[in-house]
Amino acid sequence: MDYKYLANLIFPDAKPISYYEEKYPERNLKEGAMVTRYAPSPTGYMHIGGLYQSIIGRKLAEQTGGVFLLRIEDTDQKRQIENGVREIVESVKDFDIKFDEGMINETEEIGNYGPYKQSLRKEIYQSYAKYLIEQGRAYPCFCTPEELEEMREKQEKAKIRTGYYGVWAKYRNYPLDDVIEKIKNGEKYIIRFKSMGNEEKKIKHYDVIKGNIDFPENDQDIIIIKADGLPTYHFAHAIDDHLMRVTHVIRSDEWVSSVPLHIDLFKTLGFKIPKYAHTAPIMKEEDGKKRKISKRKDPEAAVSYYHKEGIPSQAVTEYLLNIANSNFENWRKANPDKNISEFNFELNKMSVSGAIFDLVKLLDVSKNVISKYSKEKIYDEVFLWAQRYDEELTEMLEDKEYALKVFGIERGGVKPRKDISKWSDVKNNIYYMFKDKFEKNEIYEFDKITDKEEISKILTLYIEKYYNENDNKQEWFDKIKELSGVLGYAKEVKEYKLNPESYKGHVGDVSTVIRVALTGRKNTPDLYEIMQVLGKDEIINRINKCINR
RNA sequence: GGCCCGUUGGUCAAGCGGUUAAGACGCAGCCCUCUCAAGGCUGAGUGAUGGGUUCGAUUCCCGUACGGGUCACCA
Repeated sequence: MDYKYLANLIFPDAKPISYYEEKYPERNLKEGAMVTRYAPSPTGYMHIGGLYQSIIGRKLAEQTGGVFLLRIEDTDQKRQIENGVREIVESVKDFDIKFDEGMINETEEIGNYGPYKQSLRKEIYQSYAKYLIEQGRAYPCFCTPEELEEMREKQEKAKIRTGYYGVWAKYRNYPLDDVIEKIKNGEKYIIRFKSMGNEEKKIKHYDVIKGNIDFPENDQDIIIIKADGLPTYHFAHAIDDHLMRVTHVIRSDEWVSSVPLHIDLFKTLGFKIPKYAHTAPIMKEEDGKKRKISKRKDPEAAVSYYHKEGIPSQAVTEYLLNIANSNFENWRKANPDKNISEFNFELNKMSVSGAIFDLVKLLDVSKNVISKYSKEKIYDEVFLWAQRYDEELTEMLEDKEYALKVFGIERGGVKPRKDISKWSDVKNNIYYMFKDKFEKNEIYEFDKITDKEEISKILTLYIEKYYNENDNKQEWFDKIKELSGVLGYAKEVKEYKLNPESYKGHVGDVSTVIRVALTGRKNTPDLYEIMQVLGKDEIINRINKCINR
């Protein structure tokens, strides 16, 4: 009776590992090419942290001529949700992130290093587990969860390190014959890794983001194959990232503390250790304290939140990129029209500690992103958004030709308007440009000039003597000045400021009256452009409505 | 509690032994031949703390405090 016998008893059908080593050869990529991956569990809707990871992984693979793959980590059967893979695939697609390999929907995949879904790789893990058993570096453990719990309590009471290691590892050196006997008797067991590490010794590790970290060596005999035959995260990570020939493991920094274990595993299996990059999580501030942004408490943790709000994916991506590499902001400023793909992302420029998610800043990024869009693009995006979230807005946009005119106000030139930061702002911004919506309006937000007679006088005179739909902007404005002068208002604001006593007000006050009459509001984009879009009939209509109100 | 990691303005942060300690968002003020969004200018607001090392420390070392992560047949 030897290890080989035991290995065969446990995994009689497992292929030798050489089969897999040959099946998944080293990738033939150019020097420096990075193979990265996004490896989520399909347990719910996509999290902003996942998006963050995928943006980074995608960028790095892209700029080095490498490969970015999507691997589904579904080894925990209990936590699965229905359509979990689809949720991930589609969320990521919304952000324009493409995978070179991996799952493309619930059941299909692309690439030669699959399967890319862990539950489908069961026999691969078992082959490697068998190999470790043969080598005497893994063994079955018959402890029940209750037994383990008891052990932990004992350790805690005695104030010693908890876990399954050294003398506490009950089945580590259990007589082989007895082990075989137990198995033959049908006793339940799991497979544990036999660590040769020494907790007293330190290992030096270099993390691409965190820098040098020293840890004690791993000496825990962790579970590698669970009772259901599937691997634990740690084991799957070692096998998959090796076989998929991943060069850079980019993952959230909650994993740093498992690095010694992972190194132990890689070394024992004879695998080359990948580079690790542990990213700081995105945080949220609450009661003056930082905490990780959470799916349960924070709506903005869900990627879908940004779609509902109508924040363009590009804006979210740029904001996240900015958290990841803060020099992105300067790059964007210097290269306003370049595609993100031209930005050179660097892992080692990432911050070591987590940044608080700043929605206000995101909105500012978004505002700038949107300001660069053409009116056609804005129309398309807003329409798409409205169809999903706002019925009234959808109706307003039905006359595309008119809507394009509205979106064209102060847009397309060198100094585009920056008043939209999310699509959900749009309706309110353009509401008064639509005849039937405006007509429902009863409120005029007059400012300095509020006297009804004075208002009527200004409007009447304007419409009768000064308004001409064929005027260009300069002529149009000169006439308002003239009108102001005639009625006792200063033609220039500066002049008014010098001698406020000599005037009733200034041009600004007069044009505000016209603005309010035409839009109901005292703050709007350029009045001249608005009037161009509204057209003569509607202008006269609205002015009369205001006079006769 | 053990083990790891971190701490520059309200937020994101640059610099990495000698700087008037960048920049962005936010905030306040002013300017810009109509308001607003912008844009321009100006301003307020910063290296947790105590010790070292050094001619000099935000930058290097140690302690303290505070914050974060992790200690599952979850990932």
